[in-house]
Amino acid sequence: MAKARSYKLLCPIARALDRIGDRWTLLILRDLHAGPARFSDLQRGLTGIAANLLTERLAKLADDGLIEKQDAGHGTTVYELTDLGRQTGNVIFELAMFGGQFKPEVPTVKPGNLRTVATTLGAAARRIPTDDLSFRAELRVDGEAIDLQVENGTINARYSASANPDLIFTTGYEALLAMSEGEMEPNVFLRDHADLDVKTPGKDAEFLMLMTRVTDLLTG
Amino acid sequence: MAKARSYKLLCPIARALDRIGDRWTLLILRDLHAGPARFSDLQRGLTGIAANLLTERLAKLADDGLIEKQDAGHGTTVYELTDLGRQTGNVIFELAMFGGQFKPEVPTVKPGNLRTVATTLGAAARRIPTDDLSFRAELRVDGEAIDLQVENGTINARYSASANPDLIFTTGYEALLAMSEGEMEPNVFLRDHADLDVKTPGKDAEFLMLMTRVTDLLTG
DNA sequence: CGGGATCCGTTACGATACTG
DNA sequence: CAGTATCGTAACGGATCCCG
Repeated sequence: MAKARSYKLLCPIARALDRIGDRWTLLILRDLHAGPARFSDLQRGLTGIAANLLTERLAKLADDGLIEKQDAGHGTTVYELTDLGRQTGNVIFELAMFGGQFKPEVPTVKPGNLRTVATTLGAAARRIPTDDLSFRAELRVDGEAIDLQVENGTINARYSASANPDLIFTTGYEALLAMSEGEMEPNVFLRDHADLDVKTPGKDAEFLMLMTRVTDLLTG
Repeated sequence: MAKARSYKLLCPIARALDRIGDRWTLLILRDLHAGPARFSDLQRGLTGIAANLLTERLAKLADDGLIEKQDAGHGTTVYELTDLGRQTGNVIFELAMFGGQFKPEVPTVKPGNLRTVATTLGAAARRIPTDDLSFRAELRVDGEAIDLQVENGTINARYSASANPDLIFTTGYEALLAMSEGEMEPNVFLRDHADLDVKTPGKDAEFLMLMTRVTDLLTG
């Protein structure tokens, strides 16, 4: 472990940045909040991070106890958040809230996978009272699946297919982003850019209730 | 303006980090949340940032509309947050919450000024219902003054002396930090490391009420 | 193919010195 | 006080290679 650059300041903010302030680190955590991921999953989601940097960041995160390397069988290893690492969820959510108000710059590239959607959605939903909601939905965004479980006020949003979802919601990333950032009216989004396949009657109302509250939260 | 390194990712988190993710940038904002500051104020608070880096960061922050250069008269200029820049308060607060749980590393240096205290205190207090509180306090931490105004549920915490405070609370930074991070019991802190000079009878109860709630929030 | 390690040119950082 | 200018060093980014 190379001795990392550190602020060495007696201040909690500096101590946080010493752990998660390096370039790429928060984006790695962003993807890991969507569930365990392999090295190459992360590399794809981060579009262009150098392999040695990803190695280095993962080593430091593991050293600081924010993530753990797990043997996933079949000779593959995955990285996943520890309890400590999961506590970065609020920081990441506030970053998403802050960043959502800026227009994308001209030459922008879509992430190599949509783990970020699961992270942002999960973090936002956790800020909303959901005791009255209970469902399991599969979101399909540009063909990628996100498993959203809502039960007893707890939220689980992971980058994976759902087992027996109550409904399947299909949409596209750019439209979803535009809506969540206030650039597109929710009713336009739902009418022109989304499809809802209800498996358990009635659950669509609960799902739309949550999405409405999340949208209100994200767009202020 | 040198073209900055950017993630160029279509993701709100990446867009946020493109603006506030560079090294030192969040610490500069941290200090500015305590009120306008001169170049040398910032340089002192950041203990050892190179002058050219500070110049560069301030230029980028101004370019992105997070801060503004203001003429403060007497030939001095100050930097202060814009409305947009003030929206970084939640990010910084969550960083403080996350970082507060780690023990300081061995060779740690105290910041050159205690603007960070005003920022963290203000951000924490804003997360607490304070409609029932109304007072103005001057905190003196290691001889540096912080002006804390609480009124109608709004909080104003600035790095400056108070005009006509209802009370003056005197303490030391290390003890305050230890208490706010759960390392020292609040009653021990108040008995051995703090002094309360009440100017307006009764306001001390309101002040202690707020401090108790803030401490509960910070220590979980 | 997944999970890195190694090498190397480029960029950013950090310390010091200097200027209006 | 408020920055520039310079320069050695460390970090980053892209490519290539290695190993199971």
